[in-house]
Amino acid sequence: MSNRRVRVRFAPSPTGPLHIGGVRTALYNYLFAKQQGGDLILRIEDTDTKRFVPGAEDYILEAFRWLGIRFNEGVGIGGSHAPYRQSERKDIYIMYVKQLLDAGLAYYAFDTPGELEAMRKETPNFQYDASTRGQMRNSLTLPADETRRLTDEEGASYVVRLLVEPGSDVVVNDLIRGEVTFNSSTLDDKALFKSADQLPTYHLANVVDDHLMNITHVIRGEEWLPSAPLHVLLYQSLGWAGDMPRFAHLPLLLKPEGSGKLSKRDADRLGFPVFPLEWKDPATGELSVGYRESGYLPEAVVNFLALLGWNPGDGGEILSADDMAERFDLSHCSKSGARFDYEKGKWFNHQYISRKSDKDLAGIFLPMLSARGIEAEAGYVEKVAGLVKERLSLVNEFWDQADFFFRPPQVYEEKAVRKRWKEDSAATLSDLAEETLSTLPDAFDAKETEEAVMRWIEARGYHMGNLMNALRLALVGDSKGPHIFDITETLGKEETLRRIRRAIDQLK
RNA sequence: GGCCCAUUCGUCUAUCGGUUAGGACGCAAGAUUUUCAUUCUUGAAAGAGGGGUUCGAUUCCCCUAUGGGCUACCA
Repeated sequence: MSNRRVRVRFAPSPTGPLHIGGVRTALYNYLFAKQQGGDLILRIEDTDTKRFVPGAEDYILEAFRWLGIRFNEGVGIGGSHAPYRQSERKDIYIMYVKQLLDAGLAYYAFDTPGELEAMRKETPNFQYDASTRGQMRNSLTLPADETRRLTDEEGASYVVRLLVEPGSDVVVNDLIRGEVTFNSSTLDDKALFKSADQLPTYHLANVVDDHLMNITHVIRGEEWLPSAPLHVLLYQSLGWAGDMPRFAHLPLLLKPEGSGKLSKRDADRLGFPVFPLEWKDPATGELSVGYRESGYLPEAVVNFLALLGWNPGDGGEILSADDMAERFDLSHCSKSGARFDYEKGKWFNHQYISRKSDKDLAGIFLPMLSARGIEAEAGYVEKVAGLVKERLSLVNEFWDQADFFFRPPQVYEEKAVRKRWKEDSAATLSDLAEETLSTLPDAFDAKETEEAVMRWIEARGYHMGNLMNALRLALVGDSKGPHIFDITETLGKEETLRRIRRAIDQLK
């Protein structure tokens, strides 16, 4: 098993939008595969017909496309181990259920849900296991012909359970946690095959598929650790113990405050997304916000998420997927749950926006502008992007920070006016426009303009701060924005003069 | 209740027996700036508690406490 090509999988259930915790699990699988030069497989675990949500699978595919997490095989891609949707693999599971039954390692159980519920109510700590299976209705307690009658009858209703032998230690060797030992007496005879929809449960399907798909490492959330010994037992029962995959159980993502794991409700309450993409619930019509729509860059989301539970150990924080894959190490993943810190996520995004090229940013801003009915030149937007990018945490803040580059001030902010518009502002600005700005060359170069204006202010003896602040107010409408002469250059001579005259006119 | 996992600044974390316990986010102060941000500098801030093992424990072991997960014919 040591020389097998590394193959890992991410296996979501199409029960709704992909949760950010799931994204992180997928990401760790991706980084690990990338580092090992192995394969990443996308398998859809749709064995719960009751919880199936239409559209969820497409959502998952699109989310990974946006995030840049690429799969080598699976749903939406294809591959030599198809089908990758568990609902399309029924016959395979049935074959292995039969194998277990024939070997006496599993048995039929005919107890109805009602009977089981009653047992759980009556018996404290009831568990379907060696201590109780003798009192239940199953192929172990019923005569053979009765069992045959029940399984062969029309519309037969039964589950198949794994026969767990009590009294032995089951060791799960975990790449993150080391050896975790469970006593088989504490395990129950888990249902492997459901009567309700004639499909296997997660436990059986997962083991069968991982084996058949040659999975070498199972990297999944910590919520699976308690059922890991059951999976080990299944590998043994199916005769696959020799090439059982290695396990790695990742710590969970916790609420930013309070207790419990991160949920959609926290997101709503605290005002941040827990889904990569916006999602509209097809049943209720309820809309959930996504990172993409909130103004995040996928690289930032990936970077931030990766560092929640893992770090390269050298203090490096801003890391590309390649950087991370190069240094990724499961044994250096933390063992405890990580609280989700949205503020830090925003900081990551800010870093990524600042480092992105003006051209790439313009590509993002252009559609945002046209959504507002503004058709700007790409070169112009690029220039603006360069001036404002360090001021953004989210790309959605662009309009807020740069609207004045695309239209004259709609209002002159009252607070700014009170503070920045002095008695003589109209007069001095008028002088500035007529005596200096209008005499400058049309190129209106920022540096030249600045020098000319400085000389002129000195010669005239005006108060620089007052004049500059008033000028900013005239151009921007508020006390904000980049360096003032970068603004004048970008707006151009004509527009700059127009705005000055307009402000004088409106503010007196 | 049972089983399992975990526990270093408010948060994410480094440390793999010997450190003034380091970094980052956030926070505070200062600097820069003609605005607001950015940026830069500085600062406050941590080994859950108790036992061991050891010359020496944040680090190894045990107990307790606390937090988390699982306990379905859901994944």
